[in-house]
Amino acid sequence: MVEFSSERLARLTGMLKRRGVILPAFEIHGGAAGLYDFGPVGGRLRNRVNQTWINHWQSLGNVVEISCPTVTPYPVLEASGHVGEFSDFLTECKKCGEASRADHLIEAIHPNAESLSKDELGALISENNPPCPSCGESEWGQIEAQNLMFNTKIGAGSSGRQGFLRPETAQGMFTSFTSIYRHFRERLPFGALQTGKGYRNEISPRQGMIRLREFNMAELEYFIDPEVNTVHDFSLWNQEVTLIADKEGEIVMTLGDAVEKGIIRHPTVGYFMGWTMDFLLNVGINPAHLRFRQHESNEMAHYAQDCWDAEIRGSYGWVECVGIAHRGCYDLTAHEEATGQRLRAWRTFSEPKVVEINGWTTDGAKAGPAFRALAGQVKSAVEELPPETKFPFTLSIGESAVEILPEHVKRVQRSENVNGEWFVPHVVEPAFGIDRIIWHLLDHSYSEVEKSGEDYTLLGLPELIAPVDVTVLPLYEKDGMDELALIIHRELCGKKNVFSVYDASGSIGRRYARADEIGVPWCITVDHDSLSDNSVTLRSRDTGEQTRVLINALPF
RNA sequence: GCGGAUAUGGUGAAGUGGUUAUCACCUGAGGUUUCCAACCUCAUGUCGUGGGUUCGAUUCCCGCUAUCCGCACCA
Repeated sequence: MVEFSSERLARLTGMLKRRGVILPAFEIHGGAAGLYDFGPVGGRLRNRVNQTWINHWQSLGNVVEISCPTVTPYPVLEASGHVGEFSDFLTECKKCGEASRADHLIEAIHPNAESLSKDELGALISENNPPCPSCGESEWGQIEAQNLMFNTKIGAGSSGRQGFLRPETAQGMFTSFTSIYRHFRERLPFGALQTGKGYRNEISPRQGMIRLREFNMAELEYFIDPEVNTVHDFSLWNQEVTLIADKEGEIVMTLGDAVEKGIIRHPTVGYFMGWTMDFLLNVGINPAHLRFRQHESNEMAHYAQDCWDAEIRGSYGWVECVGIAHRGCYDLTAHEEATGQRLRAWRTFSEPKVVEINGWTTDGAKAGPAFRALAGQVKSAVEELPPETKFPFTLSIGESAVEILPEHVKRVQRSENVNGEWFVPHVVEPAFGIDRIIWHLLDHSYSEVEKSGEDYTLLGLPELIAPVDVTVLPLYEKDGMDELALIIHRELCGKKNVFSVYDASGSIGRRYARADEIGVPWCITVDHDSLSDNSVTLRSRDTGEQTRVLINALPF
């Protein structure tokens, strides 16, 4: 079992920097907090984890990949709620200068302080004078809004529109909903995913790759009909999982049981938790350091109905790396309301519904001239009247009373067949922080052992995501061994999905050690015999075992 | 954002108000070596950044940036 410690963490980050996996960005200019580079080894690692994620979710069979801009106009994020929700309202204690979040100060006074506006917060604070958590005094300054999104301007000068760098990729899936809906021939359920950069202007980035200002996200928006009882196959996951449920606390059970008992409130959320677990284990997360935690109702993001985080334990403790949120109809409704565009799916009833329409409406030709500006309101009011209403009838509309005469109205009585209805699909969203996952799989894969009395480090990465698949090593760089090794190396590099590294410097043992340190699963060694019999040594990283293989029978 | 500490080759460390800043590992070249960080020779590469004090600053002072630790915050 890995023991996480700050000393091990220092050695691990040192190795990652030295070997070009992850490094602080722009370091020659002094660096920038919360920004990291993936180096010559990390670049491919990131790409492979990313691609593995895409492949994994596309294997659901009804999921497409899209790619949307990171630069996003203001109204999009206003509609989504980010402009409001991503602002923290801060106020400073006049005595000690400590900045506190205004909503936290009045948490005890107001049950839902987070939802309050700046003015409401200000009023409550001056009424109640909450004490400063740091010095105990109760004198507060102005409340300032601090937005966690990066501002930008789309277009130059005064004609530029305000925009933001996106704080999540999800909004692109919602704003493209109709196109995706058409792609799937207007049949639910379906999903759209994208991977890409997201940006949050963190007040204080900490803990290396854990909190970044620019980060790799991978999100799936899966659209479902809330009235269909989806049946998922939970027999895929027989193993018990650690769950920290909102009410029950820490429990250990299978995902299927948790869904059945209603602890996981929607089966698709549970199913995606399983799918998420498969992905995490495939890329090298240690299941002993994985758990799912349900958000308490009061910590749920503004859009969510139920939310489970996959948390991974590593050198920084338990860290949320995936959020699986049931967002309900929140997002599509929000964009619908902001734009007036229909973002809905059509649900055909199993049998057409016969709707009896029995009541009154206005006769436009008479009622229009009679009521003028009020005609519209009169019409709606009349249509609400029961069929037995007698006219003349006095309606009160706003302040005024209006007399409706028989000539103003028409009787309506008919039956209509309704074949279906438009509804706003619900969304289940698995959202992954790719950088956090990469950090943890490195953290879990990194092991320090002793080999012949020396410290030896090894990265036990799964072959699926190893940044280098194989290194080719001439035993000595002479007698043609180097030429043969180069030929093999180039041929391997030309193969689909294979990346080989040629390494000829240092003793063979040193080169094996170098390969192990960055988790290369296989080494091919060209020796004197190779020159005559076309065979090479294939060495496994994990077992150290060597087998003799013909060059044209190499498993790559 | 606040408080404290820190910043020396790629990595980890030592050191100094005085002119060629030290060591180990790493890296590169050559030699040696018939498969797990061996050895020999040689070589490359450093005082975060801007300003101040000073005849002279890597060293002292100040600002900035970054890192670490606490507070706060957090998907």
